[in-house]
Amino acid sequence: MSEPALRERRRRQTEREIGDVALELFERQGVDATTVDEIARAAGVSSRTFFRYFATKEAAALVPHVDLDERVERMLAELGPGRPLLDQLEDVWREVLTAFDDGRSEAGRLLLRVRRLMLTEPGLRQAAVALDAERVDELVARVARAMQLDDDLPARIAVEAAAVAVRVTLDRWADARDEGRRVDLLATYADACRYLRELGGPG
Amino acid sequence: MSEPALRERRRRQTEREIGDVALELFERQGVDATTVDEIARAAGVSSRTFFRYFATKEAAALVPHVDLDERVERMLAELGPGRPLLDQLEDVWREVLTAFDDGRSEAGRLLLRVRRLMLTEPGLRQAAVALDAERVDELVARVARAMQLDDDLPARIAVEAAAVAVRVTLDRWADARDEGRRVDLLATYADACRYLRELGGPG
DNA sequence: CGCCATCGTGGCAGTGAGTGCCAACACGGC
DNA sequence: GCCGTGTTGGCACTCACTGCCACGATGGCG
Repeated sequence: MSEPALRERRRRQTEREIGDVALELFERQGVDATTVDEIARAAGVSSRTFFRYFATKEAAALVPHVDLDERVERMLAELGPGRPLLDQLEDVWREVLTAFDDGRSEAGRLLLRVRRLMLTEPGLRQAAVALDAERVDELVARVARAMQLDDDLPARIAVEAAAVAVRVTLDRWADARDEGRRVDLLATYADACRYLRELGGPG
Repeated sequence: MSEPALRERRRRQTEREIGDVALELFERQGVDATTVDEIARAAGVSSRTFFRYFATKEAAALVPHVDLDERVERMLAELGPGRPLLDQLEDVWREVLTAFDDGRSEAGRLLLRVRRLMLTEPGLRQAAVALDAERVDELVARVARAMQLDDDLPARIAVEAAAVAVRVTLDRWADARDEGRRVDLLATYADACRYLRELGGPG
């Protein structure tokens, strides 16, 4: 320990600042037309420092997305072997999505901005997909460890399936709001989960 | 018409050549340690020409993967509304995977090399994931058009789910063969599909 | 308060991916 | 033979990203 909270707080603050500025600039002029130097300057740091906070240009705009994932990860602390894995994952996601729905929270508003940007920015979407894949891998490893599975195939399928439901839901959400339509995030998520479970039956 | 077959044939040949060389070099020295200039030179073209064939360095090594996808796409010509979508997708994939299994074909051997490389090369995996996402989007659009769906949510879920099963299967395959173990590609795929359909029940 | 270890930051130089532009050349039709 | 089209290579350029080093701020400690 002896980790001075000041440093940590400043670090988080700088990270937020860079992330906010990046998102703003990406929205205004597009990802390709925005240089790292521009973002860094607007955030009051050097471009060299930018890369100490984010590995890539796109990663800076994904801070709200990381927040979402971390929230889920924290809530998944109590993963029990009692109930089906998919049920537990969906419960957590349902709760988290509730908190992020529409303008209910600042985090939700930020997430919506990112997801809308992703609709027109392939590079950003790719970065988000890569991030998602990492999270899935981590989660699978964690589940396999916690449940002491000798074969992680079913766990991987379940986690990936849950991720698909969430991704599809968020895309719908962003797409609808992009056209001015209003959708119920949770209702859409419920639909996605239902279709997922109905795969065994009809099509 | 009037498309001189010679040009086309040459183009394909050059593409193969670059792809082969790229895969070879990536295997030998790693993706990061290999420059585009190196690949281009080894393939007998300029680096400027390289980028007329492939948008990124990683894309060059994914030629075998594109072959796989194109094969699937061709076989999906006869998509009918009669049977559940997932069933039809799985049928096609089962057939294609059979053709690519182990050393049964040159295409299969190449695919295995790529998938093994992906295990240790994050950049390559990311590129493959991005490619996969594009294919999924195309396929969803095609299905929605063919079946005249007003809501593509169930179709998207089905296509994404099918993609998950394949991806997981290929990863297992590469991972096992990487450790010298031998796995039955089709049996693994059958397992994955089964777990997918059992999501509604247990976990 | 002042000394010292540690860490974050900026500047700088360098690599290499990816792009626009133009001239040279090969093809295929006439 | 000539000409329109498509392909290639070279050049110059931008910019993402990295290693290195010196400087300044922070926080512990006497």
